[in-house]
Amino acid sequence: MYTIRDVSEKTGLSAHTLRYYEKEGLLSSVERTPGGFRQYTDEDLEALGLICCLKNTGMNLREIARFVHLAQEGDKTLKERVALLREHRESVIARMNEMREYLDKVTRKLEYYSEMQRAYESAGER
Amino acid sequence: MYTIRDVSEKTGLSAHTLRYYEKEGLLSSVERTPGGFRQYTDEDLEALGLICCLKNTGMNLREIARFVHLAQEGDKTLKERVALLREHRESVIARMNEMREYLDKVTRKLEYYSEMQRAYESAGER
DNA sequence: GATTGACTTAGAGTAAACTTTAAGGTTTAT
DNA sequence: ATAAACCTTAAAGTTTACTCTAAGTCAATC
Repeated sequence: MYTIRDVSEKTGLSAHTLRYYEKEGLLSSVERTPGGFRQYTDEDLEALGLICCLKNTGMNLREIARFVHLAQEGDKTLKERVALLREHRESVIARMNEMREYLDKVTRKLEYYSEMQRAYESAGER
Repeated sequence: MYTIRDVSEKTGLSAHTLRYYEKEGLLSSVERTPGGFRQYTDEDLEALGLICCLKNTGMNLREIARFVHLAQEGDKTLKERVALLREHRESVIARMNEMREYLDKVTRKLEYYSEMQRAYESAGER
């Protein structure tokens, strides 16, 4: 069992953000101590791992919440979850290909600038 | 010479966004007709190409504006611009590597789910 | 020359994802 | 037993990047 602070340190998400995620339905039914403090389990940590993974590949919180809700409904939503993940995967791959192209353009610009800079500096030396 | 509408169509940015970018200093001194309408040149289009490229690789508008301002100051800022682009390039590469790892995780999750789904469906057939 | 449609501005509004605040209850260490 | 640290909630505030609105000006066509 982990406190919100433990989980914050493990995940890199702030305690504020963890509460916010719970409120938004990204994390379901976190246990509480008799005093009302959150007690996270290993399963919660694992769920957070997937949440971060989806978030960091560009899925928005609403979609993540939808995914989590499907998971709660059990095996009958497996097909839908697979479809959702597959679609997300495709969009991430597309995004990465797009970025690769843009990166090439940045690289070319950089080479052009480096060349200009060399010319400028050697002109200054004279 | 292009109208704001032409440029909107060519770049995929809305006319609103083009005006906004200009206001934020991303695009400098767009020419006007006697009546006050914007007239974009080919150089403006090229500058917008670089802006979109930087934006689509995750640079925020403030940094892009800074880059544009440096470019306006001429050759003496070449070194700084090279440094800025180089740093950006590194961060894009890091981002892509990170995404690749997250994508692998999504892929593994997807494979696991697909397997579960197959098992679930074959159980349903019985 | 009047109508229509595109353009102008300043400024308000929006969405997403936090982040902070205020007011108060709980645990732990001294 | 009391202070310090940590937790609770609801709700307001922030940031980024737009997006829309209102009121008016300009250009092209009938």
